[in-house]
Amino acid sequence: MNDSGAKRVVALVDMDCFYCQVEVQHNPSLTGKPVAVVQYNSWRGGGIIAVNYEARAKGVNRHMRGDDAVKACPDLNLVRVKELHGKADLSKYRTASQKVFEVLSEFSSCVQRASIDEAYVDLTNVVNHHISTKNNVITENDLPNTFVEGYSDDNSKEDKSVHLKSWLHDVYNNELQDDCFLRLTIGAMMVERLRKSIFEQTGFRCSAGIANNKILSKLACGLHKPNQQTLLPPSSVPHLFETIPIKKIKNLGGKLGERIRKEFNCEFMSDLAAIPLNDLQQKFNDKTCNFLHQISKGIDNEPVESRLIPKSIGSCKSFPTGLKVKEEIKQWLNTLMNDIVDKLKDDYEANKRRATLMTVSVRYLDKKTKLATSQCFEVTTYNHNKLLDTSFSSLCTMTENQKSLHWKNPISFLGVAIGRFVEINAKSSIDNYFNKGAAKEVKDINIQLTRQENSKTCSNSNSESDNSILIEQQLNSKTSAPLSNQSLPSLNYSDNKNNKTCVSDVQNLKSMFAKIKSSNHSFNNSSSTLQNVNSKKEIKKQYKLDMNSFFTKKLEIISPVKNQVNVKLKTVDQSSSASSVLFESSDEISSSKNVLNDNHERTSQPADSFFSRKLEIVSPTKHHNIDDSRIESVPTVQSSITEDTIQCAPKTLLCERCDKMIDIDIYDEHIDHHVAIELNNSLNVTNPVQPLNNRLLKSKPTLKKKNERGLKRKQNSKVSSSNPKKPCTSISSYFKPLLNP
DNA sequence: CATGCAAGCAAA
DNA sequence: TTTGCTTG
Repeated sequence: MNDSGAKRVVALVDMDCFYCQVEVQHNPSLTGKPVAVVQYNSWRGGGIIAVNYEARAKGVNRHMRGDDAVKACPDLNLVRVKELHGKADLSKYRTASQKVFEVLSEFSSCVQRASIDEAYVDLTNVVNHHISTKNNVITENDLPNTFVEGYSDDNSKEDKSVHLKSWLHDVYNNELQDDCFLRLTIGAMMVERLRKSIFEQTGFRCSAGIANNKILSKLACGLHKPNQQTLLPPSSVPHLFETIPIKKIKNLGGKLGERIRKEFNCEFMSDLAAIPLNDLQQKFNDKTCNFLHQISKGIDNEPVESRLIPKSIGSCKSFPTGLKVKEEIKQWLNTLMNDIVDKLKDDYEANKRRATLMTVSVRYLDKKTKLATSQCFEVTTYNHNKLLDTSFSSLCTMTENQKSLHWKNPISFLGVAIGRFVEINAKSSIDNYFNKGAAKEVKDINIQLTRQENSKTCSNSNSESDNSILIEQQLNSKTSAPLSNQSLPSLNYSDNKNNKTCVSDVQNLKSMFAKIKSSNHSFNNSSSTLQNVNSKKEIKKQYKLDMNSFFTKKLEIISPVKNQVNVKLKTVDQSSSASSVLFESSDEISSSKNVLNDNHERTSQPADSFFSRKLEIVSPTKHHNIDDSRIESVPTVQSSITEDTIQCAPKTLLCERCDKMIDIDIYDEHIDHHVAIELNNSLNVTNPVQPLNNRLLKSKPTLKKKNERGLKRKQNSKVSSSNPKKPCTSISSYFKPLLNP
């Protein structure tokens, strides 16, 4: 579809100073008063993230600090955003926003979330349907809050009425316009209803723009605010563009817009429209030229995607003064991860999907390395500790000064984002999800041992059987058929009725791992990732080979079928199975709690330590209250090689598990010994994530998908939900025992 | 010390 | 895959 034929009807709905509205709704005594929302008010009154119109009238703007705003407007009501995990908690606004989007969805099946308070709505189909089935006579009474750009230049009411009449006259009498005007007008009428409906159902007011495409609707929306809407007919665009600065157009508000302004010495969109295509081509690539040329004429073919939920979920924090101390960095990463896991839980419940990619970003204070660097990883679990573990290792790799207690370059920014979601529906449980992934991967091993705690069924059991155990082991060879639950030789020890695991089965597993323990293969845990990069790679490589051969052998013991093994103890009902396997959280959290509660020395002792004090401020919530003892319980963040050992005794390494100095020549075996014992004790082993760029095996699906993506972009067609699902290709590069000290 | 945080997209 | 840009 393009703009020359049947034109679309696109609306952009923008909530007016949304955070303020939400706050006023929560505290109605603020109604009609100047309100601003701030986050973190400790430094100069905090940063303002929203200002209502009453406060704007008194000179408050978003770039002020809280203190300045109060100076400008002494009766300003500053609302501070609740904090969670030491970060501003915007979940209140997210929830409110979802309600708004639900209302939008009643009007069109094609609604695109553009931000927390903005959405595009493609009304083309609804309008067309209206035209073919309903009365098409629109009067000014149908458009009480509508301005038509080019017709209503003034805000006075009489004038507005006059100009609406003038517009409607054109709608029905200007034959040159085919039905484009009519369709936009019907669209505007629908948006009037839509906005009314939003107000009635949520209590929030919004503004809107109605035009033939996204960029114009967005531009139009800003022309009359708040609580109003603007129709921008294409015929009014050339005149309007004479007064619209280039930087006001979406995508031209930054460097590109500035470059255009300088290169061509032009200020307004009409100037841009006057530049010959040839001249543009001297300066910009084809794609940019095309975009600029089109948009200068008001043409924009970007489709409205049908998507109401975010494609990625992240958490980040800046540190203007810089973080230098390793423990502190670890703490903040922990905090971010808590934040993310919470969001992921909500997302999982709401959207029945799970993320498969995590990106860790860091920026340094020092200006030379101003740019953020990032690494991404395959994600196979939402378990906090495991994600934290991997992200911290990644951070260490990126900084390459992991050996010291103090980072060489203070960190000014930390961020973690999770995305590349895949759907989980009832038929495709997590089990299948893992199976599919394994099926695609050659010679891949995926082992997941998860201790689960089911409070309902376990309340009257002893602690041993409280921990139901779910084990999945998958081993594929090149020739193996795709795995499915049905085809797998599986040992199912579960008792559906009681949902209870026999102790004897646990014993069986223990003995199984006792066998593993007795192997003389080298078990490098991921502390190896904290060694220097080269040796890390070597070790991983070596280890991977070992593991492959090892399991090929050992699995024969477990199952008569070589290639496919699925051992499962305990049946959990599908839904709870999915989420608990994903998060593995209840057990993790409770075990962390136990660490804290059972060790009073530890909990009371660090009261004077910097970190525990900090955490009291940062994370009042109990299950997020992680002091340094919690950090110590995180398995692989810990380096086997401390700064001291490196500097003082390069030929020995400190084994942090027993605090002994171990000769480097026998270090692997020593660790092996610990690992085996811990395996046997904990029965808690996973391989949550692995740096993609370190993967030894490149999976074909990855490459294929890349190409498909490129194609999709070129075709400018729908994405996201229709994307081929990339199965989770879980690769064990290393074996991570989870320590429960 | 000082907008901060969140998210999407596309070039490199 | 990583980085940069853009927006709200």
